[in-house]
Amino acid sequence: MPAPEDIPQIFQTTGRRLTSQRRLLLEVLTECHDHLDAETIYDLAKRRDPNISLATVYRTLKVLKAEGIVQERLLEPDGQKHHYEMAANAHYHFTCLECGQVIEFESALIEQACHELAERLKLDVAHARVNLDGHCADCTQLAPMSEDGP
Amino acid sequence: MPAPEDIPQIFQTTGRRLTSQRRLLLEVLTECHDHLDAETIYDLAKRRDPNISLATVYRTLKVLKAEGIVQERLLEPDGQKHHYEMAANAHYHFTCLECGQVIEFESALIEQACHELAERLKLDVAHARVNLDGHCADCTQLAPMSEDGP
DNA sequence: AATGCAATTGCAAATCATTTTCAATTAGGA
DNA sequence: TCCTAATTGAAAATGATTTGCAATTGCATT
Ligand SMILES: [Mn+2]
Ligand SMILES: [Mn+2]
Ligand SMILES: [Zn+2]
Ligand SMILES: [Zn+2]
Repeated sequence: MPAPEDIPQIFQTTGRRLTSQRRLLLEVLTECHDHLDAETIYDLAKRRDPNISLATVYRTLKVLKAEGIVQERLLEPDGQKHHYEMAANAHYHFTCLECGQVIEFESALIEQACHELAERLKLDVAHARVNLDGHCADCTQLAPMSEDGP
Repeated sequence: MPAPEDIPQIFQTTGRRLTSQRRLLLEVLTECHDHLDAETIYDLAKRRDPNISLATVYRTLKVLKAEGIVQERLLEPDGQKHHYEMAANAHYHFTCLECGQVIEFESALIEQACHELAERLKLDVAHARVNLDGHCADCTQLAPMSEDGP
C-alpha cells in the first residue's frame, strides 16, 4: 500500500512512464472511495480526458495492480466483472445477494487462518481472496432464512 | 451437500428432469475427485456420450450449483474459468502461483470469522468464497520471498 | 532546447469463457 | 400411450478483457 508520493518513484524504478492517462486514472481511483469496475473508471476518466480509451484503462489497471498500487476484487458471486480500489489496509468484503450492497470488514481471525495454514504446511500466503456472500441486515428481515430459525 | 441417493428427489421436487446427460455429468463429477473446469468436464463426458454439447454442460452445472449439488470455485487468481466439484464438507483452497497446485484445507478460524461478522452486523453469511494464493512448500524454497526473511 | 527511442496510446479487431436462440427431442405425470 | 413443458444440440451471440499495429509521447541523453 504505497503512499501517493511514492508512486512516481515506483514507476521510475520499474522503467514505467507516468503518462497523463495514468495520472488521471490514479486521480479517479483516489478520489472515488468505492469499488469501481473498469467501465465505470473509464466513464469517470473520460469526463476529464475524452480521448482516453477503455484499453488504456485495462492496461493501466493491470500495471497498477502489478505494482501493488490498486487491488482487484471479485465482489459479485457469479464473477463477471472485476472491481478495483486503491490498495489500503488489508480488508475483506461481504456482498448482499439481495441488494448488492458491499460491506468492508477487517478480520484478525482470517489473518490468523492464513498464518496457521502457512505455518502448518510450510508455505507462503501472499494474498487472501475472501468474499462473504449472504443477506445484509436490512434484507435479512424480509428474506426467508437459509437454515433453521428460532 | 446432498447424498447421491437424494439427487433424484431434489430434481423431482423442483420440477427438473433427470436426463441422461445430467446423470452422466453427475457421474463424471463424482468419479473424478478433482476441480474440473467446464471444458474438461465436457471432454470427459464426451467419451461416454459423444453427442453431449458444451452448452448442456454449462446449463447442467448451473442447475447443479443452484441445487447445492456442486460448488463453483475460482481457483486462479486472475479469474478466467471456473472450476467445479461435488459439494462436500466445507473447505477452502490455496493456489500456488508458481506451479498451480491447489491445496484444500479446512479452517475453524475462517468459520469463526464468518460467525463473528454475522453476529456483529446482524447479517446472514450464506457462503464464504475464500482462496489463498502464494507459494507452496516446494516452490517457496526456490522463489524469492515476498517480505523480510530470517 | 533538440534528439532518440522504447514505452505507451487509441482504435479496431480478436479472444475466450459463458450464455442464448430456436427448432427438435424427451422425461415423466396423467 | 399421450401430452406438454423441460431439455437438448448446434450455431450464433454476448460481454469482459486483451491484443495488433501504427502513431504518439515520456524521459534519459546529448
Ligand atoms: Mn474494499
Ligand atoms: Mn475443493
Ligand atoms: Zn441487502
Ligand atoms: Zn508450487
